Order: sequence, then structure tokens, then C-alpha cells
Amino acid sequence: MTLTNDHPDVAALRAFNRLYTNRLGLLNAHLDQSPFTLTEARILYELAHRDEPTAADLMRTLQVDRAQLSRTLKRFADRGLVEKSEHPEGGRRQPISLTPVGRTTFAALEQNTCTAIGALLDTLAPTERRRLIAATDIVSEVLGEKAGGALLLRDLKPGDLGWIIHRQTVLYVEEYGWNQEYEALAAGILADFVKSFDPAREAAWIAEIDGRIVGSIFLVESDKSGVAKLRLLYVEPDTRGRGVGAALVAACIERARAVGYETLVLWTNSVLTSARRIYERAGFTLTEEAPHHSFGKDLVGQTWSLDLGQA
Amino acid sequence: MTLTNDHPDVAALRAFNRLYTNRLGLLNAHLDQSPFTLTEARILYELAHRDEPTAADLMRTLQVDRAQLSRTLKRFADRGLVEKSEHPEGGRRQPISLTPVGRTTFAALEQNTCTAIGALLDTLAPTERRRLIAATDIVSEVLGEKAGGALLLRDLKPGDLGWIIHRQTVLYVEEYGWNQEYEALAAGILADFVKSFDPAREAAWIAEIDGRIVGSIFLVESDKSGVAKLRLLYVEPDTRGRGVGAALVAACIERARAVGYETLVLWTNSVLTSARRIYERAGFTLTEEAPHHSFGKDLVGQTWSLDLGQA
DNA sequence: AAATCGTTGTTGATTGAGTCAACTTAAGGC
DNA sequence: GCCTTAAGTTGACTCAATCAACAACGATTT
Repeated sequence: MTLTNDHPDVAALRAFNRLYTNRLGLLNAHLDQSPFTLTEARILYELAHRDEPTAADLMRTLQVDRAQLSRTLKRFADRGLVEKSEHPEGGRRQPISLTPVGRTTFAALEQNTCTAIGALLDTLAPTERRRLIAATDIVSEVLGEKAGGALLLRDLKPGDLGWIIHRQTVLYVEEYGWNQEYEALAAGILADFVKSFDPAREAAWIAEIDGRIVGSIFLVESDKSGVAKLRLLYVEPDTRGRGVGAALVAACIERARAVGYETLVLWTNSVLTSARRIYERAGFTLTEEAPHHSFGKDLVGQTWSLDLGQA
Repeated sequence: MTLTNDHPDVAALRAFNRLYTNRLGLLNAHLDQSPFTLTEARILYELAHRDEPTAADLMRTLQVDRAQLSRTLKRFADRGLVEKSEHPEGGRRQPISLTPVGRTTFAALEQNTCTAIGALLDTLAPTERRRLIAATDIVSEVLGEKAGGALLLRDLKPGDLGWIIHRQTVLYVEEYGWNQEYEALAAGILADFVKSFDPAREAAWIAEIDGRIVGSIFLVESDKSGVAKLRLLYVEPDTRGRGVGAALVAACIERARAVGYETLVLWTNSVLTSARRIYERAGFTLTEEAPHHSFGKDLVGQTWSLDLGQA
């Protein structure tokens, strides 16, 4: 799919770009009163944060001209900030490193930029600042190297339930055209979950990657003795295929077994195909299917069951 | 409050800044192959989007040197891109405008940058792109001119309920140290609201500013005939004092009266002082107070009542 | 062994953005 | 009239940025 040029997203990103260069571009420009150019500062930063890169390395990551880089490094060397050494594998390559003087100089520069940015942040109200940082984190994550932080499963904390209801509803509305009925169902389930929560026999997990909620699952006691229900599994679409769902289900099964349940059941809908695969791989079997009309659609409800294999 | 320089927020914003200059800075630099510098492009942009600004105007908004600006404008004039006219009020001021040639040149330039940005966006998955745009919108809003968009009251749409539960819980946990009990209460209330929703006698409003949810309120029928309840009023802290709460309460009262209720009551807690002021101004009177232990705290519950003055 | 090619780094030459300071031109205030 | 302030121009200088040519070295080919 290709965007047309007058797509609103393009306009939004351009507006952002413009604002950013107008506001913060200056923050860079000469880092007021520092003796270093933006490019020089970027080079110093790379030198300080990498392990003896060669000039060619810097050229590629910072996208600067070879000539300019060569001269800049020479200036740095003249000022005693950097030194070049021999590359172990021979060749013309020269690993470059900061001298002690270079390190202290860089530290002072860092100090200045941090102060400048701190001053900028101080002009914002706490709420605004938090929103700004959250937003820039997202931009960094989306545009940044897709290192893909580690998956973390954690307990519930206040605000999670509302967030889950919100995200699940939005997802199911977008993907399957369901209506608000689902939101009420989820809200009801979670309200009951908290009200009658038995920490010894029930649990919930939130999956996080880089501090962002990317999935959740609930283990709830059922009416029938020895039977637990797995409920409200969901995984953010853009993190699917990274094992988030499997990890959540595994945690749920493990706990159910540890607590002493004999059977784990779950109710889902046939349209939720990616979830279905996760259940199958975890060993669940389809025990019942029945059409129903809910959330504004004709659906096929499914009951899946897993024998936890204990007396 | 002043931030220390090693505050994580500073680090986050710096990381963002670095990433941004590395990734998108190039997008600016020379807008590859265009004959215009970044500064020149910015000047052209301002000329195209403003009504005949003077050189001094440009100088202030773009933060460029007078000399540089003067020379750049002269170059533009030589190339036939801009023309200067007489300022109606006399003086040395010369309003500057693009010539037809300048307009078409600028249009071509725009086309290029849009294509470049479109190409960048096309490399992202749809979900990622949406997250990116949402994030940049927030940055623009926080750093941008605090024009403060218009307040919009709208109906409920799917996902709103979860969002409200999430935000209210986070706020009350942060501000008053309440626990998850509140989240369950809110989820239960809203689940019931949807399940037994009577469109003729009940309603809900979401307050939005610039597409962001900044508050909400619910009008719910009570057990007692002729009596309606106002529930779950909340306003985002950073938009308080802009009449959001008052507008929500006013909408609620108006509808309650229109539908034919005789009395509007609400239950709140004494610690919620900003809400209290809104109720007082709207004409509510405190009818009952009783201590209770909820949400992990000792609180004083209050019942407020408003006579809608109809037979 | 020689020729070729790709990579790495240096140097020359040129352009023009960016900066500081001096100066001109107009308007308003007293 | 004089002084102050703002707007715009011009001169002089620095140096980042860019292009192109070239030297050094390894790897590959012939």
C-alpha cells in the first residue's frame, strides 16, 4: 500500500517536523555557547558510546561526508581530544578513541545539553511533561532500531483493567466490527474478577515490552469445582508472532496446575483465529461449538478445554 | 521543581533527539536534490502560509539572522520567486509575497518533501504508523502553540468506557492513593450502564479537546422514580480550569431536565475538591455526609442533590 | 606475478550559510 | 529640533559542507 502525498498522516508528520525544527533545532544548532558544532557533538557522542569505531563507521552511522569527517577528526586530534591507533587486522583502517582530555571535554558538553533539555522540560507542567516523554518514547521505539525489548510478565496494577477493556474493545471493533456490547462484557467480567478475587486460586498477568502493555490474560475460578477458566486473552496486533500470547497462556496453565485445578477451560469465538492457534499449540482441544448473536454480529462461540492431568 | 540533569526524562528526550536528528535530520538537510537549503525551505514555507509577512516577522518566527535573511530574500527576488511591496502604514517595512513563479517552485518543493515523508511512512506497518502519528501529534500539542483547541462534547463510542476506567483509576491512585477497588467499582458501574442502557432516559458525554479525551460524565436512572444520578464525572488535571467540568455538568443537567426528571443526585467523596466546586456552582446542595472505608482509605462520602424544578 | 577493484583515508578547491558590526532609513516621543 | 527604537542593507570574515581527485592498502581476478 502506498500513501498518497496529501494523506493526513504525511501532513501530521510534516507539522511535527516543522515544529520540532523550529523549537528544538536551536537546541542543537550550536548548543549555545559550546565550542562544538552539532556535527562535532554527534561525532563526539558516537566516539564516547562506541568501541573504537573507524572513520568509515562514523561516516555511515552519522551520514557525514568523508572529507568533512576526516578534517574534523584531524582538528580533534590537534586539540588532543582523540587518538588514532592501528587496526589489528591491518589495512588503512584506524580505530579512533577519545583521550582522557576528550572524555572530560565530552562530559562537560553532555552536562550542558542535559541542562538545556532539563530547562526545557522544566517549563512544562508535570502532566504535560509526562505526556511528552511518553510520546517521544513511542517515536523512538517506532523509528528506532527494532531491537525489540524483552517480554515481561507482571502482576496487575491499578489502571490496567480499564486499559485492557479499552484496547480490547478498540481492537475488536476495528478488526471484527463488534459493538459496545463487548466493552460491557469485558468491564463486567473484570469488575467481578476484582470484587471476588481469591489470590490463592486466581491470577492475572500483564505482558509488557519496553514498558508498553502488549497483552494480558486472566485465570478465574469457575462454578464447577476443580475447573478454572482462562479469560480475556489478548495480544496487541503489532507484537503478534513474538510469542507473547504463548507466554501468557503458558503462565496461566502453569499456575492453574500449581494451584491444583484439574481442568482449564476457555470460551472464545471462531473468528479469533490467531488466538485459536495459541490454544491449539498449548494443548487445548475444542469441546463445543455453538452459534450465537453477540456484539452486533453472528458468531460461533467455542469452548476449549485442557486436562491438567492431575488426580 | 527543578530537574536534576541525570533525570530519566532528560535521558529519554535526548535519546529521542539523537534518533530524530540521525533519522529525519537528513530528511531536512538538503531535501535531497532540491536546490534549497533547509533554511531557504523554511522561509519559503512561511511565505506560502502567511499573509505577506515582513522580513522582521520571518526573522522572529524562524530565528534566523537578519543579514542572512536579507541576503536570502535578495537571492529569491533575483530569481523572481518573491517580491516586496510597500507597507500601507509606511515605514521601512516591506511585506513580502511569493510571485506566481515562487508559488509553483514552492509547490514542487512541497511535493518532494511529501513524497519523502510518505516513503518513510510506507516503511512502517499500519499499527506502527498509527502509533507514530499519535505520538507526534502529542509532541506537537505539548510543544506547540498552546492555542488550546475547542472543547467538544460527544457521544460514547466503543473503547471510551475502558479508557475512562483506566484514566480515572490512574488519577485517583496518583492523587489520593486509592487502590484497585475503585477500578472495579467504575468497571461495574459502566458495565451495568451499557447493559441496562435506556437511550430515552440516560446518556453519557465525552469531552474532547484536539481529539484527546479530557473528561466524561454519565446520566443514569436511579431506583427512585423521577430521580436521576450523575455519575463518574472526571476532568483531566491539566485541562482543569477551562470549564470542561462545568460544561459536562451543564449538559447533564440540561438533559435530565429535558427528559423530565425532577431531581438529580450524585455521590462523591469530600477529597474531590475540584469537583465539589463544580457541583456548587451548578446549584447542587450537600444533603448527606457519611464516613466510609473504601479504596483503601478512610473517606467521607457525600450526597449532593439538585432540584430540577419541574412538577 | 600483475592487473583490477573496492574500501579507507587525505587533501585541494569552492561554495555559501552563519555571524558580527557598521550603517541607512523611517517613525514616534519629548 | 533631538533622541530612541525598529527595519532593512551591506561589508567582512569564519568555517561547515560538498565535490572531486588522489594515495594507501587488501582482496580478487587473470
